[in-house]
Amino acid sequence: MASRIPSIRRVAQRAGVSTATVSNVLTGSRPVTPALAARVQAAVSELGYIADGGASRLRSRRSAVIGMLVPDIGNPFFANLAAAVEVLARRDRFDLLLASSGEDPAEQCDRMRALRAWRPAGLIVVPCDDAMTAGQLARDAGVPMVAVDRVPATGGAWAEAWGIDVVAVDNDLASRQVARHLFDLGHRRLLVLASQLAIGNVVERCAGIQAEAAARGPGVSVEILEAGFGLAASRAALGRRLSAPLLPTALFTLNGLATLAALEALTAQGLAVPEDIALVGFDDPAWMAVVSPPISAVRQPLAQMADVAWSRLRARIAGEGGPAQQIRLACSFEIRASSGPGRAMAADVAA
Amino acid sequence: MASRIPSIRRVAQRAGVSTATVSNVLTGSRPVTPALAARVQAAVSELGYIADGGASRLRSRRSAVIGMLVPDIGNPFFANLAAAVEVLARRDRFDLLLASSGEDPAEQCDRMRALRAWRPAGLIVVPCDDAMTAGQLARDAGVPMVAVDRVPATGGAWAEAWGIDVVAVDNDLASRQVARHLFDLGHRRLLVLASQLAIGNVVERCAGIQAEAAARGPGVSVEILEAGFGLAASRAALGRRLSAPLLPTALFTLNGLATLAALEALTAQGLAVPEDIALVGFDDPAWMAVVSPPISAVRQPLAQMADVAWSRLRARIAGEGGPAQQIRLACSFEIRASSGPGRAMAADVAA
DNA sequence: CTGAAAGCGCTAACAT
DNA sequence: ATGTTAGCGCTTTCAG
Repeated sequence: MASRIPSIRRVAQRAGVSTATVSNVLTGSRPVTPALAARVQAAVSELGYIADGGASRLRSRRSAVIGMLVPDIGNPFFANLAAAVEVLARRDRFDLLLASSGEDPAEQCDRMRALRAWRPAGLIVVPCDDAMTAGQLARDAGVPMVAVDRVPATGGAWAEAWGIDVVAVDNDLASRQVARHLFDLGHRRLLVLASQLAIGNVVERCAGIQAEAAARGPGVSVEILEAGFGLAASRAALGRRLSAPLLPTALFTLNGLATLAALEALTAQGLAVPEDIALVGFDDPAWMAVVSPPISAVRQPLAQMADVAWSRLRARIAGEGGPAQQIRLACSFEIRASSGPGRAMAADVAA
Repeated sequence: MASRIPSIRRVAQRAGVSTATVSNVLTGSRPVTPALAARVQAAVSELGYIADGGASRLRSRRSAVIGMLVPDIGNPFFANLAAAVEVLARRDRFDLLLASSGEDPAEQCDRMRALRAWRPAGLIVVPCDDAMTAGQLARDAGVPMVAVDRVPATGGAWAEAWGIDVVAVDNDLASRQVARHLFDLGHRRLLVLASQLAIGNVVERCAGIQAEAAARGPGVSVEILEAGFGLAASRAALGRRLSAPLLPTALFTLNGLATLAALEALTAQGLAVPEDIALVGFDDPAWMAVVSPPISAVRQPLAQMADVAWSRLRARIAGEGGPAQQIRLACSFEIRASSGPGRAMAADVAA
């Protein structure tokens, strides 16, 4: 069967002009007499013609698509980041091709290949781990890339070595602020629920907490629980820890899913927030502010992250890049009712 | 500058074979001598060659991309639906091109055009309204399409008129079940918080509630509040209603965002759940089960929806479609602590 | 089993 | 200002 999708040739025939004229009317790359342009427009809308973006890119050598790779599109943080980037990209006439790696380095490579097969003008990537640096990234030379949120533990190496811009929050500072808040409230035993220490920003968050603890001297203790990804895994790990003796008086969950898992585990153990244990989360989805008790949380500047990432990428696409930068944005700390002095702590002070 | 991205020609030169042979090795469309195949593979990995998907599609007339359009990728329901579809599509070697319309019909048309410019093998669309039917959809002939979740109020017309498969939940039944539950608990004044009555499934949900109310006779009342999209709008509308006399004893929010808004508004008014007012939500994001009180909710069979939608689309792409179907899936109703008899209700019975 | 050559839909040179 | 032609990277005839 002949394809039902009209080509530029059919439009040209119907309008009685050449394909070049049709192209010129549609892209505006060269002036066309109003009368002809009108005939072309008429033919276009009669046929419902939409130019083939792939063919267009092939010939013009200009790509109008941005590839974006995130660890998990089901995670509200990444979903909202993608949504924000999409709006910005569309504004500049770029489509967004979105893929998720499922927090799996192997999948990440696979998706990266799939993304690159589309010859995007640029890439925005939230790496799922640091392993990405080695084989995969080096090959991406030729396509501008911005890494967001997850920063490799190797620090600014990416920016320097491969000319990749990095946009992230100041994890160290934000976490330190949370630790300070909790210690100031009188908490002495802080439990940190982390996903995986292989992730750069998790390391940074832990470092910030440890630094504050160190500044407080031997009176305070920090315990880090590495629970992996997934709700069930986090809940189980935390449940085990909360069944053991010497309960912490405060809990700091290092991502949105961990906070959810913590709420489940705490309820299961019959522990009240903040009376038995104070809770602070990194990431601040909307529901945290409306539940009881409202949960104290570190809010990442999502819109700003998207904005900066897109600005950098667009500049690089335009060839104006300059040297690669590592940009750090500040988080805000929303203090709510879930972090309070608590009763367990008072007893602790007496002991 | 010569493009840094290697073409099939460079691979062929390096391996000392023709481009046709490289293609045959990579796609497996025709057998190649092992020795040559090995040389090709070596050249491919040395150059980091990834075939240009656009050029490939252009020549082969086979597309390996699926377009998906949702109202709002920031909404966890759609994000998870997209994530589920992506996994299924990848399994069958299709990439997913995702776009969101921002609940705006004009944007929806725009995104639809952008999607079609990619010449996708098929489309999965969650329409943001019924207006889509008229101009936009009719033109999509030639590309298989499955509509998900939002069903036009015109009923099965889509399936019949344009050969578009429709996958949705049984909104009427699920809502009726919720209404029955609340009336059985003794509630007599039910307030329903809806986004927009222009949306088919909202109409269906309301109809289910009304049907159950009608079956109960004049003793029960149902009041429908149309608040539009967005957290702020819903919260404001509900806040106004809750400031007026004759408070409802039960509230049924028709989507996840509305539930969030309800929690905010109820807290602001100092109303306790479920003592002052019972709450049930349509949609069941993870957090609803772990907050206090846990919120009763209608859970949509997300994985199954993705599964059925993909199966239908894949069948159509393969040309095995058969007549278009309208498939309805059953929801489950998770009864939790937020829906109880309450104290306001007891007073009401006495009156 | 492999290579040469044509052509997918489009746009950029080159003509007019 | 418009038409003609060539060719983007790839796959698919068609020869051999």
